[in-house]
Amino acid sequence: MARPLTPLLSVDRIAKGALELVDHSGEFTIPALAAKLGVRPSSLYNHVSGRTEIVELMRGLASDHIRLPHHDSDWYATISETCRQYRNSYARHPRLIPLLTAYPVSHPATTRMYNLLADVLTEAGFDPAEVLKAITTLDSFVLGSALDVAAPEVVWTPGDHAEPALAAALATPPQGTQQRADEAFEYGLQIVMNGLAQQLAAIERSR
Amino acid sequence: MARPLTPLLSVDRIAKGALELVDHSGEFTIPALAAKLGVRPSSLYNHVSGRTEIVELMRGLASDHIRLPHHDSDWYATISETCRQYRNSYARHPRLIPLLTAYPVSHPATTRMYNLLADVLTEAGFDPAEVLKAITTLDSFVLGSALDVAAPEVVWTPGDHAEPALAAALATPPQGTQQRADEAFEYGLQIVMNGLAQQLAAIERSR
DNA sequence: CATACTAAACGAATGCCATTCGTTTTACGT
DNA sequence: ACGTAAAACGAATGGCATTCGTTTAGTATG
Repeated sequence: MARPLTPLLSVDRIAKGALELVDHSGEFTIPALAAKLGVRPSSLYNHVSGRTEIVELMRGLASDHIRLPHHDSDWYATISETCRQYRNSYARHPRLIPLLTAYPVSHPATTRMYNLLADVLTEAGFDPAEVLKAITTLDSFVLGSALDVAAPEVVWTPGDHAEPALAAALATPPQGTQQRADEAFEYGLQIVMNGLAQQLAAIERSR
Repeated sequence: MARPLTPLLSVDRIAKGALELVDHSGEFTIPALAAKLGVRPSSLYNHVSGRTEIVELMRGLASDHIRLPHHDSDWYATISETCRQYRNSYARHPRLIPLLTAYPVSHPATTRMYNLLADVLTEAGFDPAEVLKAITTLDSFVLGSALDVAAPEVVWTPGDHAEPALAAALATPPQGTQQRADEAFEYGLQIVMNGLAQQLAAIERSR
């Protein structure tokens, strides 16, 4: 087979096909992606440099859904919503997450988010020295929450040697993994935000 | 070569060798591990079932350092210390973390920890329905913090398009990755714990 | 309009990895 | 003393990512 009249592949088709593949099957191999696209593995290399680039393309697709809120005066709401957007962009593709945690990267979307968080936190009254740690706190929680969707650290079913307290906690109405994770995230976000608000109050009191 | 007088390998030697390999190089392949142990790849299979089991063995080694605190009356201190222990057991082996996030698992050490957290939170006054979400919050933050050691989501150096606020935050005294992550974790832990304390106060107020 | 160049598919080949199997020799239990 | 299991090895299998040379079809240049 030679060059077709209309190209079978494009960077965009590769990225979207890869993301669909990961979403549906969780696996991500070049042969599997090529098969899904109706093409031979080597053909992909005419459009992308390799597996790593495809992962980055998927990261970009996931980030595309992020709609950063406007930087208004309500720091609590702005930061909450930023975290929510960020976390949900990953939660939409749970099986992608393990691929993204494999190595560090600074994607434009995350840079934008960090700038927003830094602005809002500074304006809210946090000391510059604290802003970095506050951002890291939020980031850790968000990333951990994303992982919780993909791979709940504990299998949330009673069994093994669950003691009374844990057993009671597990006796809450059964739900889907996604919903459980969603609710836990909203709960935790409120906890973290309230902790930050308290910290801010302490800062203001000491001035 | 045949069976040697004294075995060259053992499950323990394999586990420790693998962890050293990961700690030093970040890579984890059977050939590399075999070379490090002075043995041929196929020999490993006389002691372990495969790569996956070795990863689980490393998880076990990392968990070994966890010293859960006594369940005393100070829920704040008990939970803080539990999180600290858990996070540090991973932070000691940053390059191991990506391997562990690849798939879910319930290790005895985590089960023990969840039981402790459930007991302490319940006794402190959280509703059973909330305990699960509170644990998930802590777990997400801890896991995210561990990942922050391995792969800081943002490369913490000014550049790109850092706006003033972010640039100012980054102008804090330069430190090693590890120390920066350690301090951020302690800061974040306090934020989260204070958030939980506030939540608990709200619960008690509503009774 | 012819010609050269590039794009985009393919197949074959390379090298790495995880794993399996059969073989060998040695240690250990009966 | 003897049989069985343990523990090393080497060879072989199959999967993967990637590279390269080949073919043909578009595209730009003169």
